Order: sequence, then C-alpha cells, then structure tokens
Amino acid sequence: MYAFCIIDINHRNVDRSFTYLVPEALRQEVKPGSRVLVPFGRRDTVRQAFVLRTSDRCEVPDEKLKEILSLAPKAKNVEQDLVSLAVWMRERYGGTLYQCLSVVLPAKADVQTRKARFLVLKASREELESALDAARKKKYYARERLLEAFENEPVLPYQIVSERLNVTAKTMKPYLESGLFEIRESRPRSVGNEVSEASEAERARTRGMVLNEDQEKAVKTILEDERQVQVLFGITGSGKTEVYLELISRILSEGKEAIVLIPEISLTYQTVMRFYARFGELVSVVHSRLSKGEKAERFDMAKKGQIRVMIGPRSALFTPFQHLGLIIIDEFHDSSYDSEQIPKYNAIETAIERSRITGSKTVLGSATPSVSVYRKSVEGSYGLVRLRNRAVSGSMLPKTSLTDMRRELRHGNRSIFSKTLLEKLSACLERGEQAMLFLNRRGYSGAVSCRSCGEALLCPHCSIPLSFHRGNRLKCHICGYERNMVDACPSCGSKLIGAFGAGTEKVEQSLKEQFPGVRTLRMDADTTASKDAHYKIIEAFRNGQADVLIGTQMIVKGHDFDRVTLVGILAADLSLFVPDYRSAERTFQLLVQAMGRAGRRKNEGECVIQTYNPEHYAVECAVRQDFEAFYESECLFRKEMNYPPFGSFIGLRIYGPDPENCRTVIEKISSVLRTDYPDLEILGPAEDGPFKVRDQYRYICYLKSAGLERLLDAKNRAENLFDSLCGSRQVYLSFEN
DNA sequence: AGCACGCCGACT
DNA sequence: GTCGGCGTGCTC
Repeated sequence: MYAFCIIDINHRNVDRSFTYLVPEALRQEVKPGSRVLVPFGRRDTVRQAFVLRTSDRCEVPDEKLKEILSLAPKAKNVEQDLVSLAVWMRERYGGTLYQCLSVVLPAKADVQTRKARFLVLKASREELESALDAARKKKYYARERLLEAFENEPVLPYQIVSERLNVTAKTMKPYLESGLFEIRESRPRSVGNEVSEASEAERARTRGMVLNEDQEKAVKTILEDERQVQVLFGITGSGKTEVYLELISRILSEGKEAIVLIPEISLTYQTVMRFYARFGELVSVVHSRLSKGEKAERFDMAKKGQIRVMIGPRSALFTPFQHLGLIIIDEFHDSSYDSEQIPKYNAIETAIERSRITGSKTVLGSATPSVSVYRKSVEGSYGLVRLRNRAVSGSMLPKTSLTDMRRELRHGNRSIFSKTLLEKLSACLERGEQAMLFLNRRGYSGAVSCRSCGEALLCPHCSIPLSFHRGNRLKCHICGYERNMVDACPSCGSKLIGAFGAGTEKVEQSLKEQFPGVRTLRMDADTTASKDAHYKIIEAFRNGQADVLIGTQMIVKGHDFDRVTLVGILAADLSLFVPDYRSAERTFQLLVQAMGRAGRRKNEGECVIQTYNPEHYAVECAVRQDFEAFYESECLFRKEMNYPPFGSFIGLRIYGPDPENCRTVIEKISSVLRTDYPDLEILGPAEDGPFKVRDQYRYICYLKSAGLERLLDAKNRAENLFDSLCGSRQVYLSFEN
C-alpha cells in the first residue's frame, strides 16, 4: 500500500505529493487526512506529512520509496481543522496544497497585536451634526452614517466605524482631528454609566426583538433538526436576517462561535450595524480591502475568543474559531461564492465541509436557491425551512407585466423601451417616485462589426469582440484594452461599420431624450472603477439625488431603496444564452432579485420585464415568482443532459502563452485519461470559449460521470501527469466546476 | 525549506 | 593549492 503525502513544508518547491510505503502495522490507521511522520531528504530528517490519499498503485519505482515512520502525535486544534479543510480543497478543486493553505490559513506575516481601539463620542448630538455639516462641504460624505452609528451608542469599535465599508482612515481623519471623538485603546467601560446604559438599551431592544410566527418556527426547526445543512428559503423581504440573529444568539449562549458569509456587494454598513447592535463588540468584519495585517489581527482575536461572530464575504469562512457552532451563508446562490483564483473553491461546498469537520451547522439562506442545493433538501439530505411572507406587513411583491419585444418591433417600436415601460416610467416620475432600470450589458452598445464583410472587431489580447463605449471608444470587457473607434473596416476597408445592441450608456442617453430633465445615475463596472464609487452612487440614489438608477446586475443585489416603486428589466434574456448549464438558473435568480427591488416598503411596487423570449420557462416562472415551477422545468433539462445535480462534471483547462504547447499537453492528458478511465464520458479537448484571454490560449476538456469520486480520481491523475509532463514550462492547469 | 553539488575569487 | 561565495537542483 502506498500513501501520497504532502510534506509539512510551506514552500512551492516541495508542494507536490511524495509517495511513501505504508508499513503493515499502520495500514488501518493511515488514511486520507491523517498526519504521519516520514523521513525526508538526503539526511532523512523526520518531518510531518499529510496523507492525501492511499493507493495500491504508484508510478514511482519501489526502490526510491521510503517507509512512513509513524502516525504524528496529533494536536487537535483549529489549525489542524483548517489544514484538513485545505487538504480537502486541494483534493476537490486542484492546485497545490501550498495554494490552498495560503487561502485557508491566516497570513502569519506581520500580525500586529495592537489592542482594539474604540471611538468615543465626546460631543453632543448637535455639535456632531454641525461639525458633520461643515465637513460635508469638503465632500466628506460620511455624515448619515456617522449620525446613525452614534445614535444609540457613543462608543464604537474604531474598525466598525472606519470601515463602513469603503470609508478609509483617510476619510475619517478630519473627523478624528475635529476633537469630537477620542480614541481609546481598550473598551472604556468606566467612561460613564450613560455609555453602558445606552448600549444596554439598544441591546435590549434588539434582544427582545419579536420574531413573527414563521421566523420563530424557522429558528426552532433549524436548531432542533438533526441534519447538518439547513436551507432557509425565504422570499425577498421575509426577514431572514432576524432568523440569523436569533440563531447566532442561541449559538453564542452555548459558548460557540458563528461565521456569517454574505456576498461582497451586500456587505454594507447597515448590514454590519444590525449585527453590531445585537452582539456588540463580539462582532467583527473582514473583507477584501483589509490589509494582510488587519485581517490577521482580526483572525487572531477570533482565535482567542475576543471576537465570536465574524461577518464577511467568502474568505471569512476561514476564521480560526476554536468552537465553531454555525456557518450562515446569506444569498447562497450568489456567484461571488465561487472563487476565480486557484484554488477555485466554492464557498458553499467548502463551508459544508468545514462544518462537517467541526461538527457545526450550516444554514443556507436565499430567496432563489440553486437547483443543486434545493434538490438535496427535496431529497431529504438537507433540511428545508420556509419563510413565505414578507416581514414588513403591508409590503407586497411587485405587480409584474411582461412585454414581448418582438411584438414591439412589429408595431414599429425600435427603441430600447417598450410602450408599457415608457408609460409606467412617466407615471412613476410624475408621482415623484424612483425607478431602477436593469440591463446586463455595460457600455454604449455591443460588438462592432462590418456590414460589408461581416467581420467583428476583436480585442488583440482576447478572442472576443470589442464593445462600443461613449466618446467613440472601444473597450474589451475581459482585459480592459481600449482604443478609438475605427472609421473603416480593418479587414475590407468598408466604411459601413457599426455597433449593435444596447448597453447601460445608451439606456441613460435614450432615457434623457425621452424624459428631458430626468436625473439619472448609472452604476456598472465603468462608473464604479474608483474606490468609493460604488458606495457613493448607492448613497446618492438613496438620498434622492436621482430619479432613475440604471445599472448592470450590481444594482439588483440586496440594496433596499424605500422610494423605488418601478423596476424595469430591459432585456431579460441577455443572460439566458451564455454557454453555461446554469444560465437559466442565473436568469431566473437575476429576474427575481431585480423584481424584489420594487415596493420594499408600503408603496406598491411595479415591475416591467422586456424580453424576446417570453415563453422561456426561466422568464415565465420569474414573472409569477414561482420557484417550484422553475425548479421542475430546470430539473427536466438537467436530467436530460446529465448536468448537476443529476450528474457531475469537471472541466480540465490547460492554458498558456503558447497554443501549441497547450494543445500538446492537453491531448496527452486526455488520451491517457480516455484509456485509464473508460467509464468516464470525456468531451474534447477543444478550444475553450473564449479561446484567448489576456494573451493566454486556453483548451478545455470535460469529464462527466454520475458521481464525483471517479472524477476526482481522474483529476488527481491529470495533475500528476501534468507535473511530469511540464515542470516549469509556461503551461498551466486549472479545473472548472 | 534544507541540503548537496558546483564552479570561480583571495587566503593560509 | 584550498576555503568559501551562494546559483541551481533535488528531495518519495
């Protein structure tokens, strides 16, 4: 028996598996995940190693192999759990263990053991307001936040204040220097009774928060049900957060800790404040803008138990809590839970694995659950809890109308807006209410092509067409390459070249033509490039500085705007035909989320969905907000195609600057896999779409099978082959799910 | 990471 | 002639 081991040395040069013989006496105990001691190197120094997997076959000649010495005396601490998690991630998603470990384990470098700092408000409320008003003239826009923050609690952790989210220490500086605040090194409990009274009052208010019947039942079921994973399926506005808060509170009272994952985009100051109001300084936040040191510091506090609730996107999953009791993933269908970097891990799967290792519970919350997860709860392997009603009484789901743009075209309407949408927009603006227009394409229009020869203008670094933007510019939406618009076709010289389709820029322009004087804000990748832009646009819209917010999918996620009563979805089908088996699911989710933005409060909301595919089940079910019907139709399709959850697949991608090298490598790997894994369905290799991205040529090969296990076996084989085939040549390997 | 092999400058 | 610089490469 052979054991494939990772030596416990954090360095790329030794970050590959080494094969050891398993002595007879250890056969029972040596299994994937166990820690062993092995002789390593010329000197046979004794080192710890992690067993990745065992096998009765190996490609290294026996005479080179050494024997495992013994099991490592295992120190059962959280580090160990996280290492196991990294081992699991490496097995599941590929890459090197070094890469997985660096994602999972907090950066050891520059951990400053600074004391937590607290901001104490010294001034009266009036003084604060007038000082903030003065500062506002200098474009410091933190006013409302600060007022809100210090309303109930004159002492707040500096990190929470300075960090609503995009407001940096620099922005805070003028306030700090104003003398309004004092910074203290530790929580000033002795500052005065009024401090603790105020915070106590606030706590009491939220502690005694009354859950409605549905919420109460949800909490009870989630806590009492045996199953490790619980799906919380609640329509938009049904009050999932209250359920989270109550669950956390129960978990804390058992002496355990909780992690709350939220999509990066909805990590707003309000979200954090709701948790802070309930749990005070036990709550902390991590997010991508923190420096390594800041993040390490917070993780360190979590490890020591000074922090017991961690909120953050994806990476907060790796908070080194010692007594983890609960992982909550809000809006778990969100695509930000898929990492784009190697290891390309999925935070849902990884959270479930972490909670399995630690014996804690995972709660997956969404208004639009993914088909794969929902199926597990239908099957009964996950628990399912529903919130069927909106928590704010009186608020209801928007009245929705579907307009067929093919018909509009037949009636001579060639504009981006249907007649219905124009009428409703006009009425909405007249009432002085706000509207949101959603279009999943940025720029002015789409591809630029020649009407004479049909050639499209491609990005020189990526094999996709350039998009036309305002100011006669062409941009690549993958790599950001930019150039001026051409006046003749580079391939045939014809002057008949033009751009097709409409993007958010064109929507903005057309809207201004239709409604002169309308105040608009546009939010897409182009307007949110600078650091605080995202936040500024949202705030400006919230404060009523615009009538219409136009944007790509980033406007539909989680933001609550009280005064929005109309949502227009300009092209519901744009996301429908992207080559991904989940495109229908994504479209359904996007539509339901977008519709959920209307009528969040007492005003009744309306929604207009424009589409060229009104009969497609994703569109049709979204209009009726009928998740079950969508789920049934989608399952038929997935089953037919053997797509998840009815079958598994892994995409094996080889990429690099030289297409020939890549092709040779992927052909070699796929041919070996074909002979060694005749039971797997192997598609390709073929050029990936797009073939070239940032000057890297990409080939892909799909492995399909009923279960994941054989696929992971083949994946390991592919990695070993890849290592022996190309050491340091510029060819890279990654896996897609 | 460690450690060995290895090929060029100033020292007993 | 040899001690020692750290560049390169290997560790099952």
